[in-house]
Amino acid sequence: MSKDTLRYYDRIGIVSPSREDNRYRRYSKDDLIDLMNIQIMQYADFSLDEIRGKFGFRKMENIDPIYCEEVAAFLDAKNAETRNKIAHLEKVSWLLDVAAETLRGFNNESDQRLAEIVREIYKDIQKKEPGISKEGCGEHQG
Amino acid sequence: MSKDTLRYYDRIGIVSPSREDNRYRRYSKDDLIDLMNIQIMQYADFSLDEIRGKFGFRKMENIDPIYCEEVAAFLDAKNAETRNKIAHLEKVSWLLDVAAETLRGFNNESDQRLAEIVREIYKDIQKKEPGISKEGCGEHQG
DNA sequence: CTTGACATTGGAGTCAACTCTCATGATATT
DNA sequence: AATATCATGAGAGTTGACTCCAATGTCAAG
Repeated sequence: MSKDTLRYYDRIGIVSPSREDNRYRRYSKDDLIDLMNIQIMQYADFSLDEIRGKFGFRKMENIDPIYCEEVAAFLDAKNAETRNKIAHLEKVSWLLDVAAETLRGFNNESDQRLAEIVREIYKDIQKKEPGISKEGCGEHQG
Repeated sequence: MSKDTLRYYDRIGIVSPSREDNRYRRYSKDDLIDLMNIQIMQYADFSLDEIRGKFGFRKMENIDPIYCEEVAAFLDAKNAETRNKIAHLEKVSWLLDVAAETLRGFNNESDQRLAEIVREIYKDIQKKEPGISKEGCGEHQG
């Protein structure tokens, strides 16, 4: 993580290390654990807002079963979302496969299949128009 | 698509319809086909830049086999990328599953598995950001 | 002729998660 | 002491794909 990122996290109150006498930041072991957890959460496509809002990972030691269930439900919701994205991307992969095939050797069969996929995808697109959900597809960095 | 989107596409030169005498935009059938193709491409996670750069879908009628192969190779690359994303998301789904399970009933077994997944994901993160030790932490192309 | 509903333009704002700049202050090395 | 390398905060810039705005132009209906 870059120093700019660390300063940014401090500024927005995600990881706020203690300061030495000279006001330099000093990251404790717990801070480092927080930072590692943040990396994992980001890998799992949580936004910094979600991370800040829903999780006090260090505080996980006081195991309040009600809070645990709340978080677990949140993870379940994220998981459902994740599976939707996977389904979406599998369609994309299928589309790209057939599109490339169609481009290479022109045979009617792949042409047909391409048209079919496009129709199917169009249905998906229409479905999504009412509820504006963003299609980030989980690139975390890079 | 909203009118703002259409104006935006016109401005950045992605779909530039002809104008009537009063300067109102008039979208031809071909323009509409372009717009539909753009929706498909966006579904497939192409950026507007890629769409503008690599594709002249209307021009697909003159079938230059060399150009076709070039585009097909591009699609293949995108497909590889897509499959990587799927693999990534499948790990995420796995993580979320076990994390929720661990949160719900505390048994050592799921606890162990969670730790294992986290280790595995950490390896992934390291792989993708190979400059974590001292310098050049800020390098990131995208 | 007025009213209202469209269209036009350039330009500014939005979002997330950084990333960079700048002037200044602290520490380390020679 | 001089120099080089760090740290600091405030604030502006970046990216992509829109989205909103004000001022103005065009057109059909009453």
